[in-house]
Amino acid sequence: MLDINVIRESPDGLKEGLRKVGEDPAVIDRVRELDAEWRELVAQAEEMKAERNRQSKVIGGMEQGAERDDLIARMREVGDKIGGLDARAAEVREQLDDLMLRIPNIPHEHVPPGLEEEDDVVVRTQGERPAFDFKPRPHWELGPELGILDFERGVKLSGSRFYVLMGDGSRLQRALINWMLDLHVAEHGYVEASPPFIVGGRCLVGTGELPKFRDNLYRDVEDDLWLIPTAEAPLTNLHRDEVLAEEELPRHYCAYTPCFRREKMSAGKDVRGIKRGHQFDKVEMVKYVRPDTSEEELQKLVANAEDVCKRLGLPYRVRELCCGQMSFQASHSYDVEVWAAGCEEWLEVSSCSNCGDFQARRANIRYRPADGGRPRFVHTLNGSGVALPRTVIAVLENYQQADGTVIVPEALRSTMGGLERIGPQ
RNA sequence: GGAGAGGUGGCUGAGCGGUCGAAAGCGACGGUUUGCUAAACCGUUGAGGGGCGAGAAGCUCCUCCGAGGGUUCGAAUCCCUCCCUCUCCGCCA
Repeated sequence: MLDINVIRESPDGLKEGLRKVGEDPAVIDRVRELDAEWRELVAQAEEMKAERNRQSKVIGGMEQGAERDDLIARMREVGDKIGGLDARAAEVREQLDDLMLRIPNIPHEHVPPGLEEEDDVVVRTQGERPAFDFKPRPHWELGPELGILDFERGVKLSGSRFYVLMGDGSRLQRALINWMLDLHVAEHGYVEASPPFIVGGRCLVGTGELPKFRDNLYRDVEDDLWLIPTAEAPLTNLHRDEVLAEEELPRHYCAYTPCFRREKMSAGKDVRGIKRGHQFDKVEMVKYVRPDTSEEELQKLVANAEDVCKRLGLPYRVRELCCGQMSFQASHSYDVEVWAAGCEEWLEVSSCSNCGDFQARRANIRYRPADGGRPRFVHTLNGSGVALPRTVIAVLENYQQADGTVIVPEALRSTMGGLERIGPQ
């Protein structure tokens, strides 16, 4: 959420920011109108409340009688008027809040301009693509042949875009999860969490999925709970409505969770294989930091995601997203993409974002400066560390052998009980 | 799911429908004292919002005692609904 004070005082910069991300800057003017209307109503109501409070005290000290009855009657009228003003103010406020919650974050000054994917900047490419003396095959052929990936039965159980990992395929994914968590905890300084996979709507408003992207979410209507589309939701809401001490910052969390997405908006995209399912596993990293450190922390976050790829021996590249490609809540983002030799694509396995105070405002996450003073909003960051199915794809496709078996990357072997090769199940 | 108890400021914990944004204690912060610590004493110490204002100064007003409604001139205090916590019972991985 943007700062209403900035909208009031210097809206032009924000409009320019919205233009950069391809959003209509007119919303700012609409917000200003509603805000002015709201303030007017509040001012009127408060004036009358002050009067009522004063007179109520007078009434308390009065003798019974006509004069007192008179004053009470007058205050009853004032009360009715206040009721009307409050109701109108609440209405306007609701519109204002809803509008505010639908305005995306403003890009950080360093973000490359542009709206299209081509405008992203590839900042580095690391690792060698594997060499093959045969034509490497995509995972949607390798997996079923090895008996570690079952599309038909996934569809039978839950419909399209669901699949079942079997045997060593399942084990590979589980090993990746454990190994990544251990890496982030032992080497990168994160605290591991196991949060709920279903959360209240407030959480999703906090991170930015609601109200704008509700169509992409699964929801339990009975209890009004939502399946998380990413662990960013529970992890970023851990400290919602809290005031942290400055000494407690930065706080770094990581968690493994499944993620649930209806993918209504990306129907038809990435349909082959397990690139884009309605449910996928992910290890996520989330940081709460002091505002002046968030850009620096973003670089470290990206480095943590890269480290996963490096240690797995997967060639990857880092792209700095242009203004128009960043997600709703981000002010500065980098994607990490691994090369998958079979489908011959760069697959996004991580998206690391500095959200600035955008989520902190929504979720009311603050810290108290060490020198005292008023609580201030923290900055939040999140990044995949990393997404599982696409990492599984890259491992299968890049480590495949001519005979259709798959070599297990060395980093994972101890986690997989010493297994060196995935063969037919 | 059933029965009971309860939700008040960073914490503990008082609070007759008006003088309560809220006693008291603890903690924290500042100061006095002190060779250093400790103790003692004094003081300060919630959040959000509106208006005036160049102003994270100052002044002023409004709101907030789990959430939302209601009664009333006036609600932390009365009524209703919901949520949560604790204890007991039931059920269960």
